[in-house]
Amino acid sequence: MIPEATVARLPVYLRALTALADNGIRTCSSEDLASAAGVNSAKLRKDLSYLGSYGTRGVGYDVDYLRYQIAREIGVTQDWPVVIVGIGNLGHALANYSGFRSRGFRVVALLDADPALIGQTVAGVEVQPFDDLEEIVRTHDVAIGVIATPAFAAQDVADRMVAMGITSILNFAPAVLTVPEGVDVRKVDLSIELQILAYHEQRKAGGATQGAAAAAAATDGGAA
Amino acid sequence: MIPEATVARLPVYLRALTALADNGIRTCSSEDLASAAGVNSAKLRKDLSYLGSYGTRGVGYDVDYLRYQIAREIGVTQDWPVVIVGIGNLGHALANYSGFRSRGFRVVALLDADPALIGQTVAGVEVQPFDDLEEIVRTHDVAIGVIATPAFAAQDVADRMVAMGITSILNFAPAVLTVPEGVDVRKVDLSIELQILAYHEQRKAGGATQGAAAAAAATDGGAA
DNA sequence: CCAATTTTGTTCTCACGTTCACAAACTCCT
DNA sequence: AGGAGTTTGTGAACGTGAGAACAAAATTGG
Repeated sequence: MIPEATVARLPVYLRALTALADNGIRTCSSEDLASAAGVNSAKLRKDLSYLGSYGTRGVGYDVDYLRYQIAREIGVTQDWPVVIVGIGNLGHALANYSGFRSRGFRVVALLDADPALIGQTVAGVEVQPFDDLEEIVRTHDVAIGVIATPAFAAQDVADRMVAMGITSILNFAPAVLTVPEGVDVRKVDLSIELQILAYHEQRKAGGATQGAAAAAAATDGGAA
Repeated sequence: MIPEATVARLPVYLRALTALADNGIRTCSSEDLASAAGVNSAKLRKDLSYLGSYGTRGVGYDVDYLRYQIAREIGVTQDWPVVIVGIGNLGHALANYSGFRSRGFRVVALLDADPALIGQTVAGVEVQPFDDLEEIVRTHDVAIGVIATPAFAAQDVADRMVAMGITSILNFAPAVLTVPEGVDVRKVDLSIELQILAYHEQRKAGGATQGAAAAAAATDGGAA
């Protein structure tokens, strides 16, 4: 119903509205909110129009009211239990990330296959063996899983998650996951993001085949 | 020239080709590569066609040759020096991430504003004060900066980076950055990704307003 | 050497997303 | 009360991206 591109922006609007509310602002125009969210106002208004008519013409939007409506639409008015698998450097960082809890997500378990990690406490949660996944998913009715393992383990973890009933996966491992129909996967890939930047950087730097290093090397003349 | 959507997929193809090469495969069809990369073959062929005609009809693609061509197009045949600012949990994880170095990115400096962190060694690199940014950017000719600070510091860091000549920024802070024309920013936002999953999860769970928690609460009847 | 087969590269069509532009609706001031 | 000024919500135009379908070019077997 709501276009995917719009869904991806709603959390941005939500965050911008929270920032406005923290500054004591109670009403804002689409122009205000758009600039806080880093989009143009036409797109913002169109996005919001998919949710309903929550603004007032000639006035703007009530910050708290709109914030609640977006939160409800996204589904972050309730708490979502989340399991993190793979407690390496990244898993540690994710477990400690305060942005999860403050936005309706509760880390109910940290799992790892490495026996050396089991029993350690990270961000106030004890690391459990991966085999506890089934019990945890059943007990807490977990629908969302986070994969922060090395690439070689990611597909196995995903398969087990799906078998246990998890239907949404956030994947940080640099691997392509195959999952059945009905399971959503979102991928966050750090090195891919850098590579995209590198591509544009290379084009800025001078067109041909030169990166920063090559550009420096080019100063010693063309004919070697 | 090359569509943005295609640019975003080239690193995926590159990784899939590397995986094929590691398995000793020297030639592959568009079908093979597409399934390894998780896209359909028509899209893959169209993407590759923007780079040139590097395949052979009736045969397929030479894995090593295509890999080199994509790497050259992206610009990862050379090393890109990278600065990471903000050495908290996430900064630690990024500094230790092996996927950077193996893909043409070299972390030349770790910076933080917290005096308590200065001098510590993370992933073999000493943490330096943020004020060293200018010298580092000049010395190493850094074009790409990574921001892993808290949200409130992100815009300041970005401004300083831009002033020092950095033209590509990868931002992990949950904040909207404003930068001048000509500077590229890519955003990675963990909680937004989860919120997008939550939206779809909510729709799967039963349509109306119920998340996992609400679904459980709903069992105690509608009229309170 | 020629026909059959395979697989790429490309064209065409359709769907999606973005932006512009404007009518509808509300407030404020006289 | 009524007009001037704001600001939303939306219809229409435009641009980009995805997918199907097919022609061109290579290999293979006789």
